[in-house]
Amino acid sequence: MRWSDDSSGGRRGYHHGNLREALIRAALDLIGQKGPAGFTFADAARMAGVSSAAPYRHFRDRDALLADVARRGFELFTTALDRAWNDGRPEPLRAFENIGRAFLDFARKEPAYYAAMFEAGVALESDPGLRQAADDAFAVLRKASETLCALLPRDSRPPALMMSLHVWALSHGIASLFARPDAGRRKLPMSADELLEAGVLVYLRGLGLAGGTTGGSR
Amino acid sequence: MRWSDDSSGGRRGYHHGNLREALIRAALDLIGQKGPAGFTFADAARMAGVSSAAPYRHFRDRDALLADVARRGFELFTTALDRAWNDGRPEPLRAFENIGRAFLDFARKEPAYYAAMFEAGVALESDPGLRQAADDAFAVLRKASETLCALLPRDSRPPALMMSLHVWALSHGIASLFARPDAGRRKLPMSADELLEAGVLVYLRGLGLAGGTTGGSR
DNA sequence: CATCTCATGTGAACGGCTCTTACATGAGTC
DNA sequence: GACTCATGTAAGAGCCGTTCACATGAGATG
Repeated sequence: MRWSDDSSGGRRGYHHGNLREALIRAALDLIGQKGPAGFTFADAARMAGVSSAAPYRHFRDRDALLADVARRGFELFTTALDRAWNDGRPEPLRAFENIGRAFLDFARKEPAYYAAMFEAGVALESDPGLRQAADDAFAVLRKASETLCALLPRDSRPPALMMSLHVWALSHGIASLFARPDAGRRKLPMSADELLEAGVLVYLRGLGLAGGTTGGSR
Repeated sequence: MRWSDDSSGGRRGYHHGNLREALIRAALDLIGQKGPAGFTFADAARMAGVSSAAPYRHFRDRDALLADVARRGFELFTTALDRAWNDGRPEPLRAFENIGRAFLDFARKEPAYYAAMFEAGVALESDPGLRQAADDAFAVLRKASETLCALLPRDSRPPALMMSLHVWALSHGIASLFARPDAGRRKLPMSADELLEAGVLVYLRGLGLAGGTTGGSR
C-alpha cells in the first residue's frame, strides 16, 4: 500500500503535499503489522513513496515520529474513555465499567496506537504534548473515580487517586498480557473483558462500592 | 567491562572458553543500561571480547539470546515468588502479600530480566522451555490463590485461576507503569509497593478474604 | 509575468547492525 | 602424533538511521 498523494489519480510531483500525515499513517500500518520494534523509518518513507531522507524534514528522528503517534494515540484514547464514561450516565457504576471495556477495546482495535503509547519505550518527556496527552487520558479515569468515591460516606471514602491508579494498572496489565494480538501469551478461561469487569467489580466491592455476591456464583 | 575469560589473569587464546555465559551476562548488562531495544548482538560480542560472528555459534540469532535471558529470568522469578510464598507461612494472607512485594522487588532489582520477560516482545513460543518457565512462575501465584480461596466457605469461593490472573495482571501493570527505572512515567502519591499492597488488600476484601475497614480510616 | 526564497524533496555517503560464508585454530580423542 | 569438530575469525551482503550538499517548485513579491 502506498500512502502517497496520488490516490486521486493525479501524478505526484517532486513535493509530496502531505508527507507528515502519510508517514504517520504508514507508521501505524507498520507498527500494527510488525510491532513497534519492527517499524522502520526507511519503510515508512518507502510506503509514502519518498526517499529515506525525506522524513527528516518532518521529524527530528525515528523516535520523534513514534512519540507523535503515541501522542495522537493518547488523544484518541482520552476521547474513547470520555465517551464511555459519559459523565457517569446512565449510572456511575455502570459507566465506570464502560470505561474498562473501552480501555480494552482500544487496546484491541488500535494495537498500533496502544503499542506506541505503552510498549515502544517512548519517553513521556520526549515531547511536552505527549505527557499532557497521557495525563489527560488518565484524568478521565481519575474523574470517574472521584465520582464513584463520592457515593461513599465521607468517613469510609478511599482516595480517588489511588483507586484510579489501581484500575489503570489492572486494565493495562490485562490489556498488555491478555488482550493484544500478541495472541498466545496465555490461554484464558474467560475473555479479557470478562476478566477486567470481574476484577473491577471485586475491587469496587472491596471498597464498599458495589453490591453483589461474594464470588463464584453469578 | 569485559566478560571474557581472562579475569583470572590468564590470557585467553583463540577459544573463549565460556562464551555462552559471557554473552548472557553481557546482554543483561546492556539491557539494564539501554533497554531491550538498545541491546545489540554486536555489542555483546565486543563486551565478551570476540568477533561479531562468534555469538552465532551459541545462539541462532539475537532473539534466541533474548529468549534465553527471558527463560532464565522466569526461573529466577519463580524462585523468588516461591520463596516469598513459603508455602503460606507464616499465614496465608501475609504470605500472599509477600508474593506481591517479591513481584515488584524483582521488577525493580532485575530490570534487565524483567524487560526480557515482559517487554522485549519475545514470543513465548520461540523456545519451548520459555513457555514452561513462564507457566511455572504463574503457577506459584496460582497455588497461593488456591490456598487462599480454600479459606472461604465452599459456596462463596471464587475461582482461584481468575483470582491469580487478577493479581498477576495488577502486579505487572503496577510494575511496568510505576516500578521501572523508566523513572518518570508518573508521579505517585505512594510507593509502588504500597500501591500494590493496598490494591491486593482491597481486592481480597472484595472476595471476602481480608478483614479491615472500607477505605481511608482504619 | 518574472523573480526570489525557502520549505520540502533527492542522492550519496558514513558508520553500525544482523546474519552468512569460507576459512583458521586448537582441545580432546584414538 | 594425527584427526576431528566445536568454536573462533575475516570479509562481505544487505539493511537501517542519520547527515549533507544540492535540486525543485509553490507562493510571495515586485
